[in-house]
Amino acid sequence: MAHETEMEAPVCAESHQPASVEGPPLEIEESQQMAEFFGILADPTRLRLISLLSLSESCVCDLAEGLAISESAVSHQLRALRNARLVRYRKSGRQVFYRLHDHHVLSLYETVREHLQE
Amino acid sequence: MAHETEMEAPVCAESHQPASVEGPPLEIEESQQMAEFFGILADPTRLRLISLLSLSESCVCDLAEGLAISESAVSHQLRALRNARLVRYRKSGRQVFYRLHDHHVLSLYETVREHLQE
DNA sequence: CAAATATATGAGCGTATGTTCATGTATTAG
DNA sequence: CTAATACATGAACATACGCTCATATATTTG
Repeated sequence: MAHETEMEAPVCAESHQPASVEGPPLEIEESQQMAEFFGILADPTRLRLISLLSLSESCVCDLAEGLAISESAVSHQLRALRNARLVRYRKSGRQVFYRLHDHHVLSLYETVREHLQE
Repeated sequence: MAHETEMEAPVCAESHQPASVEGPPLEIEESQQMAEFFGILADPTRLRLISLLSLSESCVCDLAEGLAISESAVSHQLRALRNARLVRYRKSGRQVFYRLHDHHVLSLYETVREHLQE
C-alpha cells in the first residue's frame, strides 16, 4: 500500500529469510480462526464463567448469581462459549446445565495463569 | 435468582484467598489480567508475527515484508507483544531483532491449533 | 553537518465487542 | 387456560481495538 516505484520492495540489507516457507507465516484464514478463538477467552466474564464451570456443571441462573451479573449477560456469553465449542450443555426441564467441553480449555486457562504469575 | 428444585450453587463460599492460585470464582482483577493477555493473542496479525518468530529471530522490516503489511503496523503490534512479555528484543545498529520470550507462547499457540482441528 | 535508514508512537477513523433493555420461546405451576 | 420461571436473542449504546498517516527518535552514511 505504499510507494514502490521499483519492482521489489526495499528489504533490509541484512538478515532475510527464504520468502515462502511451508509452515510460517501462518495462513491468513487460519490466523483469523485462531484469533477468533483466543478472542473468546479474552473477556473477564467468560473467564470467570469458565472458572466456575471447572468446578461443576451449572445452570444459567446459578452462574449469574455466582458472578453477580445479569442472566442476560451470562446467556450472551455462554452463546459465545458454545459457538467456540468451549462448553457443552444439557437441558433439564426449564433449566440448561453447562459444563466445559474438553481439556483444552483448562489447559489454556492454566498455562496463562502460570505465565502471569512470573 | 436461585430456585429450589436443585441445590444451591456450590460456589462462592465468600472465603478470602491468598491471592495466588486459588479456586473459583476467579477474582475479577485476575480475570482482567488473563483476559488482557488472551486479547493479545486474539489478533491475526500478532499470531502471524508469532508464527514467524517461532522460526527465527527477525527484525521489524523482515517481519513487515514476511506478512506484507506496513512496518508501522508491525511496530504497533510488536509493542503489544512486548508489553505482554511475549517477545524479547535486542538492538543491533539501526535494527531491532525480536524473538519469542518463552515456551508458553508456543504452547498456547499449539494447543489452540489442535483444538481447532477437531 | 545533512540525508537516508530502521523503528517507535500519537492522532484519528472505521469497525468490533460487551453490556443493558426489551422481547421471544419453552416449560412448569395453579 | 393463565401466570411464572428459565433461558435466548435482537437492538442500541459506549467502549476498545487495529489500521493508516504523519511525525519523532536513533543510528549510519556521505
